[in-house]
Amino acid sequence: MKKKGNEVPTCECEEVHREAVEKQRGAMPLEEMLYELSDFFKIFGDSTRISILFAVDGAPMCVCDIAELLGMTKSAVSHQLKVLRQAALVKYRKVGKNVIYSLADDHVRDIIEKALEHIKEK
Amino acid sequence: MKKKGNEVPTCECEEVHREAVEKQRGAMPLEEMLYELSDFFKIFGDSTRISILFAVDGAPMCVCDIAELLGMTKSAVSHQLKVLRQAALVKYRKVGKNVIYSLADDHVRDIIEKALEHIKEK
DNA sequence: ATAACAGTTGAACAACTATTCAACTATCGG
DNA sequence: CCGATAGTTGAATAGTTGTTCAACTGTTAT
Repeated sequence: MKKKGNEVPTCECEEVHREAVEKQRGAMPLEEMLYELSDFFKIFGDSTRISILFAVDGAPMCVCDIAELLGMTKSAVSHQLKVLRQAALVKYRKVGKNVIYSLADDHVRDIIEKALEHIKEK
Repeated sequence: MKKKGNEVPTCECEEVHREAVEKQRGAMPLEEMLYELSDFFKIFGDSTRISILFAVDGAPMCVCDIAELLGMTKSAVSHQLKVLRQAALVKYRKVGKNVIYSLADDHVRDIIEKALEHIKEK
C-alpha cells in the first residue's frame, strides 16, 4: 500500500456475496494494526537484516565483527542495525569503543522458525 | 540487500573478536536460504497483502468481494493475489466466472500470531 | 454470436528503500 | 592534547515495488 490517506476507489462490480463481505468487514482488524503488522514484517524482508539477526543470535557482536562476517561496510551495517534497534529486535551495550549487539528476545527466533517450516514444505 | 552478485567490500577494521567471527561464520545459514527467508517475509511486509490474508482467512472470497471489502480496485487486488499465490500463501478454486481465494495453510496464522505477540509487548 | 461481467496482465509512474560516500562524534592509548 | 579506531548519520543514488490504466482472456446468459 502506498499512501495512508488514500481516497477509496469503489469496486464497480456486482457484489457477488454481499452478506459475507459485510460480515467479514466487522471481523477485520483495525487499519492501524495492519500497518503495524506489515511494518514489522518489512524489517524481516531484507536479507541483510536477516543475516544480522542470525549473526547476533549466534553470539553478541560489535558492528565491526558483523561487517567483517557479512562482508559489508560498517556504515551499511550500522544503518540496518538502527532499523533493527527501532523495531526492538536487537539490543546493545557499549563496551569501550565498541557497541555489542545481541538479539532482543525469543519471538524473533520463533517467527523465523515458522517461516522456515513454510519454506521447506513448498 | 540490493544485488545478489555483489563484490565483497572488506571491512578495514581490526577484527576485534576474530575467533568469534570465524566460529559464527561456520554457523551462518546458506546465502540462498537467507534470500528465501527475506523474500518470504517481504510478502507480509505490505498492508494490502496482510489485509487480504485476514480477509480470506475469515471466509473464502472472490476477487470482487476482496476489492469491495478493502476499498480497492480489482486490478490492484489481483496483482497482490498473484504474489500471494506464488508464495503459496493462498489457494483458489474457480466457480463459474468467479475465483474463490482462501488461506493456504496454518503457518500463515502462526506467523502472524507471533508477530502480534511481539508488537503487543513493545 | 454477442453482450456483460470476473479476473488477469503488462507497461508506466510514483513512492520507497538499501547502499555508498563523506563528514561527524566519541573513546582509547600515548 | 593528538592520532587512531569504532560507530553513527545525512544526502545522494540506484534499484525495487505497489497502484493505475488499458487491453486482454474466459465464462455466463440472452
